[in-house]
Amino acid sequence: MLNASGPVSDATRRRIERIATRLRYSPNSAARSLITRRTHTIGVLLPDLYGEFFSEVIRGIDVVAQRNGYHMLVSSSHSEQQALEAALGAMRGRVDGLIVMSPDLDQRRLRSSLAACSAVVLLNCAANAPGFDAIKIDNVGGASAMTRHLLELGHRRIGFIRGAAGNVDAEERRRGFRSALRRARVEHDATLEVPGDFTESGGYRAATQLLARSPRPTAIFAANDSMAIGALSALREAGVAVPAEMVVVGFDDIPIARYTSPPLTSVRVPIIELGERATERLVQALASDRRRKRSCETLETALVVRQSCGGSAAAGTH
Amino acid sequence: MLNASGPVSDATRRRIERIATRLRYSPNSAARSLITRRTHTIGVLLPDLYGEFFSEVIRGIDVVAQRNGYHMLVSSSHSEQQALEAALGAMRGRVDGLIVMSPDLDQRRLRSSLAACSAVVLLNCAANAPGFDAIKIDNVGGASAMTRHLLELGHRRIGFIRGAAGNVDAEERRRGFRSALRRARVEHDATLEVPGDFTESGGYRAATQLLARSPRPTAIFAANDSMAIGALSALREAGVAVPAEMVVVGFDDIPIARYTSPPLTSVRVPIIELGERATERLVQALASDRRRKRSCETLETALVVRQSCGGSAAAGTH
DNA sequence: TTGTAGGCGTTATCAG
DNA sequence: CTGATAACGCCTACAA
Repeated sequence: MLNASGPVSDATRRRIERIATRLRYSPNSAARSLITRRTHTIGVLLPDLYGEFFSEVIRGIDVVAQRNGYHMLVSSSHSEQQALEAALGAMRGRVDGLIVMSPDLDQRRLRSSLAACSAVVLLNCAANAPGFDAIKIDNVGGASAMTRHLLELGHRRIGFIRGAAGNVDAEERRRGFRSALRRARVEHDATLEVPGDFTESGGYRAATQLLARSPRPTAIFAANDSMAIGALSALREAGVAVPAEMVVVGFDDIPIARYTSPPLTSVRVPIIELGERATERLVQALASDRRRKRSCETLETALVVRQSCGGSAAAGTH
Repeated sequence: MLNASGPVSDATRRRIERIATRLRYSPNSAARSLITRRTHTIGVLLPDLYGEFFSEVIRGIDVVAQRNGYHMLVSSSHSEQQALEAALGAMRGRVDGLIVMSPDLDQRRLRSSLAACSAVVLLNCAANAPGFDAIKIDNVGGASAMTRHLLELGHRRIGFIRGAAGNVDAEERRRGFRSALRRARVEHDATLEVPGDFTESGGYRAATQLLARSPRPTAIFAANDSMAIGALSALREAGVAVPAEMVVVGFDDIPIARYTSPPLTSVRVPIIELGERATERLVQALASDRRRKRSCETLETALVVRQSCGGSAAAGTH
């Protein structure tokens, strides 16, 4: 009976509260959630936990969750459906709602896995269909803008390091890249597209492959910053000057991007905001017990021109 | 009655389980933990969530927790005692045990905050006193080894970028640095020690300060890799070649360290193992209901020589 | 304003 | 081995 309800005299309340703190009393959350059917906990399901991207997302979630009195139950390594469903099952009953980031699952699998869940916010997922709240980032727009920037700088042979196979973000970024080339009527050399996996080592390997092409590309566009950093490292070892001899750009604008040598031109993604918005939406959904209509929100991306692309060409504003 | 206890015929069990999954039945964890007094959840309290270091720690915890059937309740931003206690209170009853990383609190505060908690594993904390299980890393040894390496490469004017004020790791690393200088009978110029905060921007600012010194230091030792990366960036902007004109080294050996330009010489800290060991210890403590004796474990560090220090001098093995 | 009964979903215990 | 029942700690509601 330590909630604010019930008309209690101010003095008694104060007295009770004092005694409570003295006795180190705190209500048993299990008993409480047994009857209220609320755990005040948000489940966070991530495909992975490696790299600055995910930690920034978590940071965003943590801030808003704490502000709203929610706890954060985190679980990762769910790029496969089986793992996701296992985690989903394990969280059932322990959380009031879920934030699911599962860019590796296709829409059908995702929907079947999430069928039983009530309050869910999808982060960068394939299932943008109605029925789920979702937040995504404008991958296509960002990748197009970056590609246009490279084209305006005069590059025609652009190497592209793809993201993980089957990953939605990877797919959309590639689409943005290709569509910008097409629209500029630049012939697309398919051999300049090499596979990657969103890690530094993957970017390193991919860049090494691109260096072996003849003629070499004059620019490398990596589908995320981690791979761009790996690519920078490969070029450095190969003695290829950036941006003088070859240009390198990335995607995400993770915090270290501005500290690489040279500082990395990238597509800014509001990573923290991604986590924050997802949490706000979820908390809001949890507060209004009526079924609201679900919607998909897309966060804008923006070109961030630094030195690794060689030119700060006014192009950025186009 | 869906636990393994009680002798039930194999066939019936199978039948029940089939029906259970068909009905999407899953036991209510709140009710269960109300009676068993177990939540199967581990609380993780971190001072912050920024940077690769913490995300790697979480990754280690997540892996072992999942393997042992535990969930992970994460909460960050607890560098101050008040915040820590608030989080501690909020987690009471929701977790079976805690992993607390609180390098910014002194031993007294920490002990008073944690007095009520039963199962706790301390990570890089000041309280190495008996009464708590603890895991730390050999900061002093690592910083000494790095300093000796620089000395053997001939450096006498070594700039040191300190970690956050009041932080245990920061303090120990500085101690290792100083003791190595002292033992080598190298006069320590106190003005070459500049404050930092473990962030890239802090390292950038600190390096800028060091560049203004006259005569300049010939080497910069940053108390962590993030600051070393910031320093590399500052030197690059100032047109100072690394390692030719000035040497830069860090501490932690975070994953990107090998991908900086030039690759960063650092002190390898088994970050993931830190999280893993902490979780193993906690799970073990939770399993044995008897009070075992608490102990403090120290993980070894190792010098990792890359190009940012100029020489791979056999010194590394001393 | 204060006190008391009932029930949340599970496990544990104890007769049958 | 099976089946009924108490108990976990809290909240809600209703009675005093």
